[in-house]
Amino acid sequence: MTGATPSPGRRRPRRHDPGRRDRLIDAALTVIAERGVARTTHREIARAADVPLGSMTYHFASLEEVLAEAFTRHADAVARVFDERLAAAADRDAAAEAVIALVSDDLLGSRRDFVLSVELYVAAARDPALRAVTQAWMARSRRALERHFDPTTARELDALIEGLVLHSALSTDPMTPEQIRHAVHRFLR
Amino acid sequence: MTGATPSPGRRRPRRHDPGRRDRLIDAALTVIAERGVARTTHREIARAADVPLGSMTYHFASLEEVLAEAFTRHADAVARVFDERLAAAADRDAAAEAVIALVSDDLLGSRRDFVLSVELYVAAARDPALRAVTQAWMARSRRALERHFDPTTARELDALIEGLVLHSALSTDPMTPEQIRHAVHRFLR
DNA sequence: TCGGCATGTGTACGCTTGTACGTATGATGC
DNA sequence: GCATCATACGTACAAGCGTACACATGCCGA
Repeated sequence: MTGATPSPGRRRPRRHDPGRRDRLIDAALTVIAERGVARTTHREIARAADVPLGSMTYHFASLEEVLAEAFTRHADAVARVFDERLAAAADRDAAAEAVIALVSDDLLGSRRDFVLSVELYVAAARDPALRAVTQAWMARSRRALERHFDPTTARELDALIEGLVLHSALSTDPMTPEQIRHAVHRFLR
Repeated sequence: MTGATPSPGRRRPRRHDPGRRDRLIDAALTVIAERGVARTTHREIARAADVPLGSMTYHFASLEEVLAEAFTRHADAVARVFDERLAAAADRDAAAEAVIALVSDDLLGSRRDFVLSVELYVAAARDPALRAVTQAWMARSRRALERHFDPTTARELDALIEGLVLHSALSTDPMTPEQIRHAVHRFLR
């Protein structure tokens, strides 16, 4: 109907491309981290993945679908690291150190992950599907903590971690690993 | 140049309107809370304030300026409540109770304030001007806590509060005031 | 009283957006 | 070989955007 004029202009070399959908989701995460959900568009994602615009509507029914899949992937990736680090801890003391390392290295170390997380919280506050993603993520973190701490402690510690990361990331002077350690040990003492 | 055709259509009754700028900023906060920064537009704000579109460009140089002023106002309002409640506390125990009440009533009680805060964090992660607003707000909260607690405790407690509010607000089962009290007292014990 | 000018209003413009869709292509089963 | 069809591509379109700006209005100082 609206059709297309064949146009002999520049041809793209890439045709067969399995896994393109996956790369588009990763590209979406990159765009969200760099420009924010507000400025994340089909065109921007396509550009980041070096793929034509038409590819977006072929692989995803809507922009919302792309965002949902991207945030799900982000939450899974962060939760997996959390799981692994805590699973490797032999006892409660080691678990406390794992938490400290997690906050210092992974959470505070990656601006990208921090931005993606906060973007997810905002989106989750408004979209029930994304709220479910966030809740599943938090539940998984708590379960990981419950390997070493009782449920109440796990929940409170999880919240403390969140607050430490958030305040530190937005602060003029970020917390040092020693300050993180102090706060965690004070809470667990 | 682009001009306007006079058009005798519907006239608005409202002309002289001091304080309109203020109302626009409040309307902006309402729109941000309801639809998110991503969907906050000149037209949407104007509609919320029942004011013509042209009024936006008269009072503000750009949409960014509106957002910055709106977030500044939000942060000030929340910080003021924080200040007042803590200033009214006579001793350390009363201060702890004030914190618990703050979290339970004000922070967890108002979905609007929660959403606005998270939206600000996202915006602050990308815009230096808004980061300054956020940092001033956090500094003020900390100073309020330092009326009753040493600086390290104040900083850590501030982070704990943030984490409790965030996790609770996004959770399927929000924390009860008793659970908040438990967490705060555990930390301050 | 009255004129100047700050304030308020309506609309046009250029641009970007999400999405739809006709066409091209090449991997795969026969 | 070759027909089929999932996949890939390019482009059109309506809607909505931020912003600019010509014109209207009425407050206030002289």
